[in-house]
Amino acid sequence: MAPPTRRPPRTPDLASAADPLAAWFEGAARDLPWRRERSGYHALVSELMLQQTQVSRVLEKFGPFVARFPTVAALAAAPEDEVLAAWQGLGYYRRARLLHAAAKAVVERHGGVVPGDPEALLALPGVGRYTAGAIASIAFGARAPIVDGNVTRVFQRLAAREGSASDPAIAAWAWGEAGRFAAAAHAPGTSNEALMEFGATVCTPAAPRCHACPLRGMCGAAAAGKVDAIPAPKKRVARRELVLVTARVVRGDGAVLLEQRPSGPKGGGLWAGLWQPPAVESADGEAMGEVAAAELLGLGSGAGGTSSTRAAVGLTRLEGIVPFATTHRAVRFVVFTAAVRGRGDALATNGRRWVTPEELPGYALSNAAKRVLEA
DNA sequence: AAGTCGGGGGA
DNA sequence: TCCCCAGACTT
Repeated sequence: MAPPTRRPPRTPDLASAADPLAAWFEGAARDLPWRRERSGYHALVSELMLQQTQVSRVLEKFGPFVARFPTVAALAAAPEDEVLAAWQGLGYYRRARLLHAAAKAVVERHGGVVPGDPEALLALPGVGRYTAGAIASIAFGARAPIVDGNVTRVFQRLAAREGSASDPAIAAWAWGEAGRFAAAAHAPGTSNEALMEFGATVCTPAAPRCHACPLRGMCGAAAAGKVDAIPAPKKRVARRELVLVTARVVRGDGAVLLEQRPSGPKGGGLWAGLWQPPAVESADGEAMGEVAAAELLGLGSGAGGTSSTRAAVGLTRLEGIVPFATTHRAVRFVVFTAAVRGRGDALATNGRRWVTPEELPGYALSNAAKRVLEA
């Protein structure tokens, strides 16, 4: 029998890309703030910020954050409010609490020095398998594997392995490959970082720059013409709708009334612990009149209000609808406004506070709440 | 294993 | 409009 004219596709040796990628990285690395000082602390902060967050978004937040909290000890000693305020706009605010808790743990367990081994790092709040490997390898040169969205995508394409990146079998395979990749690297930290940089700037999710790819010769997806089909898109979940009746209550001196969203011990829900104009969830907020809205919000201009609040709050009127989308939510803020004469002390109850424009930067507001205030 | 948690940029 | 992003944690 004649031998097959064509052998079955063989998985390329992904580990062989470790040193070429590191060499490519030397000339292609972006100048990022957290690459200037390779300390464990800077690695910890940047990696927490970069979880599910693009570099461009972290770029403007990292510098001010480490300037405000220059050391692990400074961060650990800071009030949580200030940490949240410094995290403002980054999203996934639980990470800010976890980073704060991690700093405290580093002070308690490690004398304020971020540990360099993956085991100790993994024990820190907010530090999972990826982040532990990233800090250990990039900041300390440890031979630890990492797998993030970039790594999975690059590996899948090089190996022409179809499927979704969220498939547990794909993830397990990627971790195995990442282990061999780190084991083969001359400088594991550099190769790991190069691998992510490569995924972020060349082997991008959409419209990858295959023409400029240093690994094109070993790419199975390119050979098979399947670059655009690998990895398979993640199945999407429907966004739940949320209607928040909101009141922008402004005092004569420009102060606005704010309240703090609840934050449970396990992180809480949407925008947990952040401040916002008084808001209440409602199924039919858009159809709601001024009186009903004020009553629902406890602003008391309706028949249910106390005499003191009735006197304090002026006429409330519907300002408009502010839409806001997150990954899992489609939020519509139904915004009412009210001008308040006098000090409005009667409204500053139940945790609500008057916040002047000068004080506002010290309060952590979601970008959604900011948008409502500016509407 | 699935759900939750922000927000914006790019196709 | 839909997709993704230097994921971790809870149930």
